[in-house]
Amino acid sequence: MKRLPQISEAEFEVMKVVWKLAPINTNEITERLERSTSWSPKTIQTLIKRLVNKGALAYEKQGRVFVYTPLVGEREYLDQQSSSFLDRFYHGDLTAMVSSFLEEDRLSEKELQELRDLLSHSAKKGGR
Amino acid sequence: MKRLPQISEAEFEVMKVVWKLAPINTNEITERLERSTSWSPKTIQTLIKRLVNKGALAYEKQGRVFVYTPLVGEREYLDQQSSSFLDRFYHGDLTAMVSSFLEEDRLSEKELQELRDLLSHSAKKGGR
DNA sequence: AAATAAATATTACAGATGTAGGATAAAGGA
DNA sequence: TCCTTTATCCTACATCTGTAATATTTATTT
Repeated sequence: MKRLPQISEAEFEVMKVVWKLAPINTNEITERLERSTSWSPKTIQTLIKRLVNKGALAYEKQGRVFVYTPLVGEREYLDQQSSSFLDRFYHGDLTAMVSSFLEEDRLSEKELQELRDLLSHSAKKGGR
Repeated sequence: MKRLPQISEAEFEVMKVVWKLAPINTNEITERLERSTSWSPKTIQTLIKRLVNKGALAYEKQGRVFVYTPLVGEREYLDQQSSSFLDRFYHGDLTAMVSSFLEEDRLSEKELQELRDLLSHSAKKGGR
């Protein structure tokens, strides 16, 4: 399994846009992020550049414009972050995390039920 | 709810020692961390100092020595980190995280069973 | 009280991150 | 072809982190 690049929090916002809309160019990314953040286009440009340097994004020139695609999969990244979070705070044990949430009454009855359903339906493989 | 100070990864290692052993002095913290890390005592001292500056630790002089206690609760910190992780990656939804783990077959049959038990036993309050 | 030993405090420095501004290159229009 | 526009590249700078080294203070032992 390849080593994923280190993606900062601000950079992650850029990645989310690219994951959703790739192939996408600088202006489109900028436009999107200006809606959801208060960053200047310059800042966004810097973040994109850093992601390219880090190997998280690839680009292709189209005339004067650069069009980006992700080199790091969203799923892959999410999984890696989840593992690292669980390792750091719950000895890598998801059950411990859920248990902790239960103890603290941080789950509504509705969520509890959702979880139960989820787990019972996953009897064992069998997809569809 | 008060704002918790920002605690870095290395600082977190120090916090874990203090949470477990407080009240505890510099030498004891250092001794502990030298077992589990490869940091020099100077480095550990710096981390402790920063935690004091950030308001994560309090100290009391005992002769020439400082004895530390946490100002941030372990539980409190863990909860805050969990929330912030879930918000960032799963729209704040623990169920979504569990669901994601299921889809990716990241849970053993044993873990699945543990989770089911956990959830069924938590019928509603009742602790004892 | 002076010297010594042991703690704490101050300083250092590189890399990552947030947050841009200014410089440059290249595409398109006059 | 030359100028203008606009996209990309380089530079900047403060703060946070990792990782210490050096300096200063203070307790303890002669």
